[in-house]
Amino acid sequence: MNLSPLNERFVLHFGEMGSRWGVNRTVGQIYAVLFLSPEPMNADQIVDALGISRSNVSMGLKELQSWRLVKLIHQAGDRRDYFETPKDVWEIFRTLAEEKRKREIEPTLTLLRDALMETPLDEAERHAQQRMREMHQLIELATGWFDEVQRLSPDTLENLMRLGARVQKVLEFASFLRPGKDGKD
Amino acid sequence: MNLSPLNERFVLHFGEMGSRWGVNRTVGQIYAVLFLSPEPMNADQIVDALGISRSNVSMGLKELQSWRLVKLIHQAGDRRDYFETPKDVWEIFRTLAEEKRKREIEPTLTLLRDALMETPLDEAERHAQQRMREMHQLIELATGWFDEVQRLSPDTLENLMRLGARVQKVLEFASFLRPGKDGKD
DNA sequence: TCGAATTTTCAGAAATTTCTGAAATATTAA
DNA sequence: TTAATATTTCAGAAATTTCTGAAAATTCGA
Repeated sequence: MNLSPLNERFVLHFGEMGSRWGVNRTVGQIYAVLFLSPEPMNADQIVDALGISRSNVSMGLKELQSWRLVKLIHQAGDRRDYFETPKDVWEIFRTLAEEKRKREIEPTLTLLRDALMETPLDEAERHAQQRMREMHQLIELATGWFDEVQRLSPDTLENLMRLGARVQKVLEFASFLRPGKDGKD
Repeated sequence: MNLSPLNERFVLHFGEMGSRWGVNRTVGQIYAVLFLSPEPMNADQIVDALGISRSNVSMGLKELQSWRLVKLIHQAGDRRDYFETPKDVWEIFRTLAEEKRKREIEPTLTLLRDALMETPLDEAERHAQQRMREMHQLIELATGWFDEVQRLSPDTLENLMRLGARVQKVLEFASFLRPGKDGKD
């Protein structure tokens, strides 16, 4: 691996984390290298940095593009493909959330909706459906909320997060806004 | 697999999803079976339901316990260990978030903090550190906020989520609460 | 159109992860 | 205690995933 010690540790760590996030080690490493790089990199530069095969890099980049975590760009007067990661970490966070949603949440919601349409055959199925209903409600609520939050501008979003300990206080106002619906505490 | 068609589809789906969440298929399936079951189950019942080996079930249950996603309980007059999943889906969500944090976020923060302590040797390292700093800030902000939200009661939390489209409006009040610090929009 | 440069594909090899059965260990009722 | 019951461990087998090199496909300047 052809990286400074500082970068190497980061890249190795992201390799490990990658596997926990549903991509393989190499894909995590390619992302990490691009994330740290001051300039876009082409595939051969990544091969050189990580010491893996050219074809592996090609497949990894495909995967990262499908996650919209890297962008393909061209340099003037150079036929090769260059890649970079979006600069804004907020944007990255958002993209990741959207993709996770598309790949994990939506299929689960579809499954749950289908299951809830069926007529339970016995007491066990009735109970199973009740559990699925609870899960469905939780996911709908959480993702619906996430949608709303995501619709905010990055500034507003950062703002919201910085509120921190004030959430409680804000909720008091919120309940004031909608008398009779929430306002439990 | 010894399950009603309704339950089988759910269990298979959770097997697939499990692998995307850092546990293997079997672990996901064991969790799903327990989640749907009206009563706690012992290991042999799980073997029967899923058609996998006893030892595999034993290992899977260990893993799920380490995630605090299943609880070990005992039935009066029965030596065998029984398992169940926590009833409240909110609690499950919270537990999962805590464990993910401990296993993924904290190690990453530690790595980033260490890297940021080092003196950059050249321009490339200076840039890499700057990227790491941005990532560090984002994670600190997001998890700090998550901590605050998590401290709320489940009722309040549900409340907060139901606010949905009101977040924008609430923020106006929030900025009013802290004049001069936020209030950008 | 040709051909050099570049990227992608894919079959099989290599590595890793998961799973099993058998043996070891632990628990408890009698 | 002992013996029956229950759980865990773990080495090797099986399955799956990842990786590579070679070949195929694509792109584009001349």
